[in-house]
Amino acid sequence: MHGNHQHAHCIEEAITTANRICDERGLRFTDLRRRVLELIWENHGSAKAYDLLENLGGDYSAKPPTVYRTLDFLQENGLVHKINSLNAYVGCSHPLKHKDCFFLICSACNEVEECCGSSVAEALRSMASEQNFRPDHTTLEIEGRCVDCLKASQ
Amino acid sequence: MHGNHQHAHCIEEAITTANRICDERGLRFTDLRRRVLELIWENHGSAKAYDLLENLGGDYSAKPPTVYRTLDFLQENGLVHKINSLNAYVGCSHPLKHKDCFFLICSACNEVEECCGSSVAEALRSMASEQNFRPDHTTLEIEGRCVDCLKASQ
DNA sequence: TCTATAATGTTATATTATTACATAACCGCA
DNA sequence: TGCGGTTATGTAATAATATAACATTATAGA
Ligand SMILES: [Zn+2]
Ligand SMILES: [Zn+2]
Ligand SMILES: [Zn+2]
Ligand SMILES: [Zn+2]
Repeated sequence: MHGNHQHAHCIEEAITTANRICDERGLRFTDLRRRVLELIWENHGSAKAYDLLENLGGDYSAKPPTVYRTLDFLQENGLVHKINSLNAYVGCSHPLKHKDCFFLICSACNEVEECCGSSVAEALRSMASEQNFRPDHTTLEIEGRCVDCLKASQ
Repeated sequence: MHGNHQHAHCIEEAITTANRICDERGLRFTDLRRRVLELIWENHGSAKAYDLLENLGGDYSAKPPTVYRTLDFLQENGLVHKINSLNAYVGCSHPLKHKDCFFLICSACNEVEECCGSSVAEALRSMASEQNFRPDHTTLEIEGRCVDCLKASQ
């Protein structure tokens, strides 16, 4: 992300995928929803609801419920995740193969990386089963420094 | 917790430990701080800041900064944790041996159990090192049903 | 076209948290 | 004991985040 990547691709792919998902599920990927998703994807950081609100200029004289409803829709359909420790929202990096995700949040560059599955999920599963706890939803957000920022600070 | 436990013990122990910790560290465990910690420990659920505020009746004509400052102090000293997914606060169940904790939150009875260490922490550590990410702080909050509520619903 | 439903607009308000500055309590020391 | 710096608390205002309730508009089918 830090590096030289063509971020327009990321946005475009996110929008295309969202469009396809909505089509498949008989949902409407409206202008507003597309626009909000684009704004969230403007970079690989997280977006705050009221910043989205501000940036929905032009045709959209948006007010809070507009944005929060749109965020709800996007979250319900796995296109966006809320980062509770930041009160902010990120685009889902792989809305199709979705399972046991967690987030690495760099406090230096503010990028958020969504990670999946693997041994962490397994450890969580077995911990829960030992405790006889039935998990419905897991919030796992790890704040620290990403590899690029660590390198840069050396 | 659900069961027949003498909850007064929990409160008392939490206060005693907090007192000791503050003593050892040259910190002042004031009336206000003690009172807020007691309120947080009134049960094994989580407490909202504005509920604490309301319940600080009597001598305390508390206003938001009073409570938030007190919560900050308690958090900084490991006596209380914030549950980000609930915007609420829980008493730390083991402020002395603190390391890699996470929370099991029952959506039926609202109790929050603080768990520690073990294989989950190990999995997180090795994941982070694979990703070359240096974690500073981890938010791990698992919402679901506790064993007692599962039994009760059968 | 008509109608039911889904989406968005609008106003108001609830909830959560912080800033900035004033006052009071406490502690070490003359 | 009284002084002076530091820490803690009080107070007023406001910022930041989120929802409730109801009105209007757009859409998809019959
Ligand atoms: Zn995702
Ligand atoms: Zn970074
Ligand atoms: Zn703890
Ligand atoms: Zn329970």
